[in-house]
Amino acid sequence: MFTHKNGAIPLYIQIREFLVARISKGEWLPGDIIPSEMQLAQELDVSQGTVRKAITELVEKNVLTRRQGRGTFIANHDIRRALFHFFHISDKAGHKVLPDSKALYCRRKKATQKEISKLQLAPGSKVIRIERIRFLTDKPTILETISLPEHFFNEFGKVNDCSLPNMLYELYEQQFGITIHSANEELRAIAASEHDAALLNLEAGTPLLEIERIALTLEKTPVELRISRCNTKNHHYQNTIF
Amino acid sequence: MFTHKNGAIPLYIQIREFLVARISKGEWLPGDIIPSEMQLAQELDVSQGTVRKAITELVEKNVLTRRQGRGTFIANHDIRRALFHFFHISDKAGHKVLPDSKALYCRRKKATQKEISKLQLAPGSKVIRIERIRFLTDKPTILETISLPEHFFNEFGKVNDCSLPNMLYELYEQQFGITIHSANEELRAIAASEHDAALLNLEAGTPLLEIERIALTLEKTPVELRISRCNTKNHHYQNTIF
DNA sequence: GTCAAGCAGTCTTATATAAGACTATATAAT
DNA sequence: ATTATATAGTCTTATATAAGACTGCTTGAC
Repeated sequence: MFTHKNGAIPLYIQIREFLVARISKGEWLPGDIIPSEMQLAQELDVSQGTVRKAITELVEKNVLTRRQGRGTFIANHDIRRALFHFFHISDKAGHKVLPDSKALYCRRKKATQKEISKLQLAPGSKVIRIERIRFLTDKPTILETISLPEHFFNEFGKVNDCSLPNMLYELYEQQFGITIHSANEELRAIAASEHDAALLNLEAGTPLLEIERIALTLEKTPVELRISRCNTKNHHYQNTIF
Repeated sequence: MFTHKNGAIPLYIQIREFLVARISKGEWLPGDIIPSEMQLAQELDVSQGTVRKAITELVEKNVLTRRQGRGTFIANHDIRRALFHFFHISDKAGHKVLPDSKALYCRRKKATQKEISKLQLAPGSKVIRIERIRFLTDKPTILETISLPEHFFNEFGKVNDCSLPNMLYELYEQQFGITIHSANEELRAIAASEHDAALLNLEAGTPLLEIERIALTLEKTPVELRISRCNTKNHHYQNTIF
């Protein structure tokens, strides 16, 4: 089934890709245990160490989670991961505070040119567009505009009527089987519009940190465009470069 | 010399730390080759695969570089790495453009309270403080204020008289033996001061992206505080979350 | 209920083989 | 004679396999 000599693609990479394919096909769901290293090794007719090396790389990418003595599991992107991995706003002490959220708007709309290009949509596609405000220690601090391709999130309006959970990525995962694995962010300083200013309780023109995020699945398909405007008077965007 | 049973610290981690110690002691300089896996294995009386695992983790941290058939080398933090790893400003097309720099100011000064706390200095320490302006495609776009602890960069003023190279991290490495391995950044939106505005050719009050970076050595010692204020009209800060 | 043994999983280490890169030497062409 | 071109040898990292150690859960004896 798998061999090394055929084209010089290392065995462990072939196996890693084989696992990725099975995972993104939805064969296992988040939290599920996958077969043991030994079982996979037998099934694929390679040694346990080779399976191990393939799995290790997926663990490093946060696709899988290992628990010694238990097994290997599809990573569960729970609230903790969402907060620490995808939420980069900290207070002055450097602590991340879980924000509260209030949805202001939630409609199915024709995609704008920007949404079409950023989300790689077909012209004329529709998106679900959400606007919400987020509170940090009870103060309105972040405005978010979120765009979701309709074809990925079809029953959104039906299942869910603007009563959104705080952490959307959990919703995507649990309700739609879409797991966010990575994201690209662009940050800029902009001036608050009248609209922004009113909602954030500021003067128009106040500098805001704008974060434009495109969230991607394991296979790099863009599934969410999120534009956040953030009052950075008492908070900041924290990034660590390794 | 190294054993596994003594306290359950895996062999490969002991060896990794042993290598880190030798590296940060300055036993090898950037670009130098280190002994082969086989030699190290013999010297430390473990197997080649164990040395390999230790080295692998340092390669992943960009401390070492492997070249098949050649050997393993102390990572050379050349201009390319500095640009792609530590410079996050891109143009609208998402391309990183190498900036030009002009130093405006370069003096030895008493450290401010902020410098003392961010750089973990003793009270009353001195810093070398540099201010410079950076041009992206010939337009003044970024203002930087850089603070360096005097005790790490002693002969700075002497060797170098405000005629700074564009990429400072190369200078730190080559002239002072200080290699930047990681950094913490805090980003905020601020309003341009009169001073900023004049230099960047803007109106005072224009929103600027402020980046406050603390650069660290391999051993997490802070060695540079750099505050950048960036006009994000035609550029943005790019971050990828994996 | 408690505790010990067993089992099923990952984790660590060791060994063998493959593949890439340089060097020295031999050989062929000019 | 000189230069270019193979070629073999050796040193390096890269990959694959196997064996034993460790860990956490379960099950059954008491």
